[in-house]
Amino acid sequence: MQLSWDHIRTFHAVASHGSLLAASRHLGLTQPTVGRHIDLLEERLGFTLFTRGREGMRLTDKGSDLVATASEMLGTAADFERVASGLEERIEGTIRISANEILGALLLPGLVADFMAEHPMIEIEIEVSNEITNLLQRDADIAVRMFRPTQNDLVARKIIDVPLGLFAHRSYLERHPAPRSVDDLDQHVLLGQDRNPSLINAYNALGMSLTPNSFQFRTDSNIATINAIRAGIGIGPLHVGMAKLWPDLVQVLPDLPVPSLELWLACHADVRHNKRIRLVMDFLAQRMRSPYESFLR
Amino acid sequence: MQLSWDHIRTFHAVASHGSLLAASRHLGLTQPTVGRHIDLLEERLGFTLFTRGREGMRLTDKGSDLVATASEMLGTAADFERVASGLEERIEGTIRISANEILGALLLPGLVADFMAEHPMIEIEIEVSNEITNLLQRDADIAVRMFRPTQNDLVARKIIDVPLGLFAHRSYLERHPAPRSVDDLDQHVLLGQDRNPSLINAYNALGMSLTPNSFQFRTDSNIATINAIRAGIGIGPLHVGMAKLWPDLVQVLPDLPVPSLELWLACHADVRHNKRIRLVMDFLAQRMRSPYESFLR
DNA sequence: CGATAACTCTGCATTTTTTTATAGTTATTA
DNA sequence: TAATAACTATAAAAAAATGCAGAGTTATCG
Repeated sequence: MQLSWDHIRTFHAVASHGSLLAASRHLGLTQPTVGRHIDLLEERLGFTLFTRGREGMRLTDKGSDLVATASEMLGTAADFERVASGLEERIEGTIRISANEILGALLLPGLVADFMAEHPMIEIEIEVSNEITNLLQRDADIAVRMFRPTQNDLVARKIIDVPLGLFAHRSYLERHPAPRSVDDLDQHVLLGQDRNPSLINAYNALGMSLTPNSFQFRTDSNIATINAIRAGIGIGPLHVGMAKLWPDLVQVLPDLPVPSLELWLACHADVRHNKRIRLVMDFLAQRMRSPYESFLR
Repeated sequence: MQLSWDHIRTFHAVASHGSLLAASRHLGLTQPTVGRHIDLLEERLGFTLFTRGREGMRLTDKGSDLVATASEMLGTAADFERVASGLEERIEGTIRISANEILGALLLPGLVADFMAEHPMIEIEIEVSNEITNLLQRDADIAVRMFRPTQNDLVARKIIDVPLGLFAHRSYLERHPAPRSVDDLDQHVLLGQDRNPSLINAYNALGMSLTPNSFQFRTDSNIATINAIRAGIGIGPLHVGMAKLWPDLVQVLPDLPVPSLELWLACHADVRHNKRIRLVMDFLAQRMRSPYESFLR
């Protein structure tokens, strides 16, 4: 009997997740099923793919030799699904949007609510992640990104520039006199990032020389940063438009030339003619030109 | 629910065979199963892949757009199976050999019989076909060919040169005096090919100018040609070694510089370390150095 | 040391898929 | 025009894959 292509998919999932359980969650199957797929595959291939350790499944040498081609197969399968999705014309169905924490958790729910009222047949999934999700692998249909997408085969539209500024809560500034120049900043409590170096790089580009230890409060969560600012912990970066939502926030050094972020929407070229995706993209593109407007109503 | 990769394989089979029934035979499934695979795939994709005509399944436009990527997937799946097969070390199992009509139908059965006596755990399949089978798609594990294999990724060994000559049955030559030079040949009944132009090209390279109509008896079957010679119909080409099997056959114009054929064995590079394949290749390589010896015992 | 968490494995009930068998359609051929 | 061949479609029986629930193992953490 031929070996099942679906078992190859399972093999790849187990190899890349490192355990039957993790793979099963990813595949939407149960762990025994995944285990049996591997058993069957091994039986048909005639050799062992994994050693069943207690800390999961470890690839054998022969297993490792197969991962590369399995992974290629994953790629061509994704191609197939994308092309198929591009040919689809149904209005009903699901669209999966990937966005970073701020946009995905704060902004998109409101926009999506309006969209769903207009188009009740379309279901929306939002994947909130600061990782760059892979449109090629169809982890999402549409990506909202704060930088120009560079992957090949992507169709990207720039929506607007999002101006950034440094903000602090009024109560913080009552305790600490507002800085008058960049040089004053090192007298202040700066809200910083934990692992992600992008903010430090941005500060340093303004003429400061910071290290992670320069920050008294560190988090990689953008939402935690926002709430830290609102709680009066210190000074941190914020979208200027978003800061208007909270009248108690005051922009610090408003003339500082902080670089803007670009707001981009992207989808894969193969799916750009899919009606649902088009509809959602157009809606988002229009509404995101004034991203925080809906909160002000 | 995700769509099944196996359904994509079925889709490809139906698209390339043109009917559920033909595809089912090729896949080793039944026709209702194949039909249901297509139904499910269409349902999940949300559009129609085939129009069910009475003369089979005709691809819709959207279906056609998917054939290319499905076919790519077939390719990567074949890669996977080949790599896996190359990692295999079992002695038991099946080996599939592709060969042309003469070698596959006349010569190989005898050789294979000897091999199987030595290695009872290995099963042998012989695919007799004058088409060039695709080792890349794993239609066969080993190919025996009469010309240098050129496909990429193939490992080929040249076994010997097989000298060719023109032969006729004694009874034919009693009725028609043997030709003394190439020029005499057009007075004779030549056994020719029907569609395949290679023989005509070879004759013309010797200085003759023939067209398909120059032959009174035409067939693309090599075995039919042999039997036509043995039946005394006329003059035709034959492996010199094979002609010795039938003492009533006489070589005509023995000094004619007929080009030799080369005898090659090939397998895919991925699979060259597979023990079974190695075993069979080595055996064939050794025994084919004197290809017709076994018939003379 | 005990509790917990993250695994894999096994047996059984259930669901899904496949096969078997049959009917029905259309084109071809004698 | 009847017989045949090559299809697809459908329904019930058989087989296979799946999920569920629980057992057993090992590492980690307080």
